Amino acid sequence: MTKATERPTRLPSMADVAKTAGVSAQTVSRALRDSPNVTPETKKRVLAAVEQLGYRFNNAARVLSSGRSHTIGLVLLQSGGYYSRSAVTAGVEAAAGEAGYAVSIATIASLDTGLMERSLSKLADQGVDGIIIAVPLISVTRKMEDITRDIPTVTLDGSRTASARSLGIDQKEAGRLATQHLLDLGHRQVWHVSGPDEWIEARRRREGWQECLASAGIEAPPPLEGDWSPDSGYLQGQILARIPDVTAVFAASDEMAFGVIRALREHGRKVPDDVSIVSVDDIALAAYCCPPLTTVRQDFYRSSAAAVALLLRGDDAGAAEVVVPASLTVRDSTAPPRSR
Amino acid sequence: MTKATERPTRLPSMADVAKTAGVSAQTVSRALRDSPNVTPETKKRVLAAVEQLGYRFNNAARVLSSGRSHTIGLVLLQSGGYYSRSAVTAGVEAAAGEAGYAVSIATIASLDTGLMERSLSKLADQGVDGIIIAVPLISVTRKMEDITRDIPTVTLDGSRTASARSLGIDQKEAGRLATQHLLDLGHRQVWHVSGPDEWIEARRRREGWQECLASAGIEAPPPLEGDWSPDSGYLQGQILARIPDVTAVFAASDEMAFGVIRALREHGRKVPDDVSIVSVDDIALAAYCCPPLTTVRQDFYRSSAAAVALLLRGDDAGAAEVVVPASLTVRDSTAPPRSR
DNA sequence: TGAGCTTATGTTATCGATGACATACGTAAC
DNA sequence: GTTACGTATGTCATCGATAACATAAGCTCA
Repeated sequence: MTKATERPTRLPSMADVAKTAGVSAQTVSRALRDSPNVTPETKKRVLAAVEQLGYRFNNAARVLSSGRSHTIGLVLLQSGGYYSRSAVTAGVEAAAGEAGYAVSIATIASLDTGLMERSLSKLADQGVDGIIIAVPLISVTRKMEDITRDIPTVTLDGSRTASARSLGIDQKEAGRLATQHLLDLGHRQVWHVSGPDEWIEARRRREGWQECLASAGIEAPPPLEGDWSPDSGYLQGQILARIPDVTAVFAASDEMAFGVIRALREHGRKVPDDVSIVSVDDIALAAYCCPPLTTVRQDFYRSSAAAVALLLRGDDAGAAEVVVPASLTVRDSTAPPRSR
Repeated sequence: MTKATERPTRLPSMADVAKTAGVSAQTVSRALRDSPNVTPETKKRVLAAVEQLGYRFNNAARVLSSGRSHTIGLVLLQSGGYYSRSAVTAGVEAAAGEAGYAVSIATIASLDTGLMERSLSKLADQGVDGIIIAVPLISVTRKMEDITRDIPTVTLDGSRTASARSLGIDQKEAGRLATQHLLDLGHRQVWHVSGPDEWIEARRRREGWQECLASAGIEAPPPLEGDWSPDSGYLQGQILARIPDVTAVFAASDEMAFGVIRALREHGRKVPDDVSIVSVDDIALAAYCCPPLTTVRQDFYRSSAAAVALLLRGDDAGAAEVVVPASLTVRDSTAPPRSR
């Protein structure tokens, strides 16, 4: 058992394969990359030699000479809903793998500009061919611009830089869908527990909520800000529970909704009898909340895969913005307001 | 905006920096790696040149010449609890980053030997210096042995190969803790909703449960098998709800516990009044279940970080097995059995 | 003062695959 | 029967950093 820090013993190289197969190294290279002009017979001999020697190509050498690493970097936030993080990782990895790309991740501990710069540098140093940023960029520094100019980048939550393209789920629509559902049920006012203001997603959902209320001629109440966690939902729920005329709440994430519901119940307000609640995400547990959550589903897996496609396709459409729709799943946490 | 698939334009190399700083490339290399014998003055000049040219070292070249990629591969399962996946990713990435290593992930869609082989190959091709396998190895093929012999490997859930070391949370202890807690409350029998049998973690938890019951002189009832999802918990809960003398259930994951509880409630069995339930994980939502879950906490983040340390430290202790303890968090889903 | 050592820096070969170009052979066309 | 071209393969330089070795100072101590 060797340790990961010591230099490995020498493995067979392409030259070794070439010698065994009785051809030149270049022919081996061509045969292995399915280059057109290689006799099937030669190719067979090469593959046999590869098999015999247990040859495995050297990625570093390939990268060095070809200039492409076939790796894309993914920037994630360590905190924040673990559901989305997990789905995004899976989606990116699947789509990238499909296209023959590997994924290298860089997690940042908090939404800090310095940390963000450092993880982008780290990915750039690794020589990734492209970057997917799945966290909001609070502010885009010169260094960040430099990197995203050199390396194709797609942002996954609506952040914008001069050179990155961006793609995301239509969060404003998500906010609108949730709010409209409550209004349709007959509620006259909808309160909102939002995500942290640094998150563009949170801002967009809030905008959707505001606009929806506005177009119904309702003045939006002040939003209550959480941090995506159930604990923060619980905290804000304790405030909402004390406001008698709250009959409908739009929570920006399922996890916060769990917290809000607990707080309401502890204050004797029943969901959905006294208060209706809609949230966003449709995590696996949403159906097992008490009551099961009405929520706006987000297909992170799909939007992440789409981000990879956008990155690799690389339309020269400049900083195009692509949007993936969201859809409402109605369960039992919403109902018409109690008739007065 | 370039696309990720085309060859990037030439960036400044070490030679360029050397010329600008008026030293040799080797000196630049030494200066950047904090080699001892470099004058502070020279180092300053080099760093200035680096800054001026916007130099960024070429990872591929470094890997090619040094033989080490400073990257570790992480194998994850796409399905399965997203909580653990997320925590493991974060833990591995943080610990690896700390040590100057990058993390490349390989997700497999299902527990299939072929897929497993392919993702190990993929990581090996990428030239990772070490591998962390966070999914159970159903069966270890020759090819898998070959790779784990060449590349230092740590398994994170108790799977064993001839050459990999392994590390994990003490799952048997987790099962025992959960079961003992229920017995201590006065329950005379504890039922079990287990994870899928292919998962070693699931097996260990079940063993802990069985042994705990056995040492209390109780014969274990047949375990009910779920797949970690809340839906599967719900399904098994519907069975448990129909068995009148069930008063205590040990669910192998929080998510399944959510499902079990819903099923029980739908059949009029109250938790914890009629049935107590303990599970494992302590996810963020555990405290917001109805009722809040008593659960065995697993510190995936910590154990993952420990796995990285083990990998990089590389004791020659052969296939050592290291274990991280689990701990019980008591909330409201457990109570003494209703006196009869 | 000069042998012997240490410290800072330069030189050269090397890692392994690949792109660009060169060559050898065959075949079709005039 | 020669020109022209296509196909299969080989040769060589190259990517950029580093290890190993070489050299040039500076310093110590007999």
